[in-house]
Amino acid sequence: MDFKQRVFEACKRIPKGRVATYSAIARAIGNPKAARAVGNALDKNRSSLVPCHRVIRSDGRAGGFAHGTKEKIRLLRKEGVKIRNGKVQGKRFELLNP
DNA sequence: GACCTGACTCAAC
DNA sequence: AGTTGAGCCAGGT
Repeated sequence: MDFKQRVFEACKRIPKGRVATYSAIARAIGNPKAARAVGNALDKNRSSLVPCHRVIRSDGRAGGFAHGTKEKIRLLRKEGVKIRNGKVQGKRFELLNP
């Protein structure tokens, strides 16, 4: 399984209404320092088959997104995630190791 | 294999 | 509180 594949798998198991940080994803796939690579992997996927909009930065910001952070935030709010001033207020979902 | 890029993170100023 | 620099990683050139 490729690195990005693992990243996608991790993203897919984020429940609706929950968000995970890039670090959490990286940690879940076994590379705690690979947050950057995680973002890179999602970048290739972009508007594809995984809920990439549920992946956020460690500081609560949305980070980059194809349709802009605003749109991403809107989607998250629609799913029940509390967001304030462009930052996620609710608790973030912690992924577990595979 | 080296170099550059990028949806990242942390610590220091 | 916003900016800067250094660290890490996968992918593409």
